[in-house]
Amino acid sequence: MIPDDVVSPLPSQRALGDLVTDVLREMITGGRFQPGQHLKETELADALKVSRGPIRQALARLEEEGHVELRRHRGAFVSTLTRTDVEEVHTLRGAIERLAAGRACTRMQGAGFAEMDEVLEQMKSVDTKIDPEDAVRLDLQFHDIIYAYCDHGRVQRVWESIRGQVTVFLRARNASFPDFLEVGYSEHKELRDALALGDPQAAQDGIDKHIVGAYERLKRLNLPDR
Amino acid sequence: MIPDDVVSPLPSQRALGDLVTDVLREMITGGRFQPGQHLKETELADALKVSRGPIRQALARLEEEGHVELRRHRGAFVSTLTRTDVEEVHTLRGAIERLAAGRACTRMQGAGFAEMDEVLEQMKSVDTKIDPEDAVRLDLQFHDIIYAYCDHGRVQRVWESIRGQVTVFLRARNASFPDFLEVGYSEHKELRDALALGDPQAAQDGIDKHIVGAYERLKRLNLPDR
DNA sequence: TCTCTGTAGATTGTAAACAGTTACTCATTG
DNA sequence: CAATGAGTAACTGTTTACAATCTACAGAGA
Repeated sequence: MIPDDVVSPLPSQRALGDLVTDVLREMITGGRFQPGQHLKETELADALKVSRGPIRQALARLEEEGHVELRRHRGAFVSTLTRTDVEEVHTLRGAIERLAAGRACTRMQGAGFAEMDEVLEQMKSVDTKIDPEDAVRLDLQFHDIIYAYCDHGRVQRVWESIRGQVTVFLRARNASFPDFLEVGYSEHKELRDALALGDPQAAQDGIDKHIVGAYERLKRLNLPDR
Repeated sequence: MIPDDVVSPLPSQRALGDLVTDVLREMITGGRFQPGQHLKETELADALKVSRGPIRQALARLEEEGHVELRRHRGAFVSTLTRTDVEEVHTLRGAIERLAAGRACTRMQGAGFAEMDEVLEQMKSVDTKIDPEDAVRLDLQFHDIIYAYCDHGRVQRVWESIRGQVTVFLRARNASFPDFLEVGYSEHKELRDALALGDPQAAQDGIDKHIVGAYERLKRLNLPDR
């Protein structure tokens, strides 16, 4: 048996459509495309040097994630961020993360909390020297741990389907309200301590409080209604 | 301006892939395929008289709904129903239906409750002359109303993604425990009354109770662990 | 018995072509 | 001047065919 450490991890061999999905998602969430922009299959295929097949697969998935809108015989249009989207994403996230936390708090054991503490440690340092992109990354990383340990494939998938939009929201928030960086650490530390009680009810209450707080800040963003 | 009531609703022109998705889902949930059966793209394409394109689109969607498992370079296999699936579907359903009910109870107004009462009336009659398939249909119809009135596109989509599996579970339950038919009406009536209070908290409690009850019955099914 | 190798079968990815639709332009009509 | 309608261009939806890649299985060899 050859240990995992020495095998070449290169031939990842994911489906081409999955790679295209990731690339396009990053381009959209990273602001490389304008909201409302018309993405044409042939253009994308030419640009990414693949055929239309994987492109269509990627666009279908991005539509499920809410990043593009697919209009029949018209093509894909980059979604515009609305107040309704923020509300939907956050209420849905609250619902599933509540479930995830209730399960995770009894499954994380030592390993999970160690991972969390590592992230928290980095958050503390971000609080001093501010890099918005790092803050977004750490925030997501913290919550990824909860979903990873909740041991629930379907919840994990729902999270993955809204994770990209959550990223967009966090970035937008950082751009408008840089003051949040100061509360990043303390709020997550509080949530971690709630989880550490190992009581599902306490974990769920912790999530409710955490998500509501995040939503309240986001609501102050100036967004179109729909 | 012509009112919506008189325009012909026909030319909807759904994409072929969507139609194929519905056909295959019905064939799987209806038991036309054996669990674990290998579904080959070319066979399906020949059988349904369409090309592989729409077939692939459909299989990708059915995988998200948990009806088939896609193994790279191996193809699609009909999912086997496990105890884990039952647990995941029901806990996820509980989480999102809780949210849906909290929103729906203040939005259903008269129209929504009228729809519910119509379904409840039919449930009452089913309780006397028993037809399992009708019971499944009415049960889903009742909950569809909650999701329709919660006015939340993303929750609606998550529901649609597990609705098929819930259907499978309900059918399996009916086959094993025909006695449930007696509680169908009363449990849903109770839930309806909780929603009618117009208080989100009461609605959520009603859902918790309802889903837990449904799950407890399902757990008695004899299923493989994974 | 175990390992290796080869082959057949299946899927994935690519490419090209056609059909169907949509939106747009612009002349025509009232 | 607004509304209508034909005509057109562009794009997507679908089909077909082919090349590349991978998996599983069976059989040869140690």
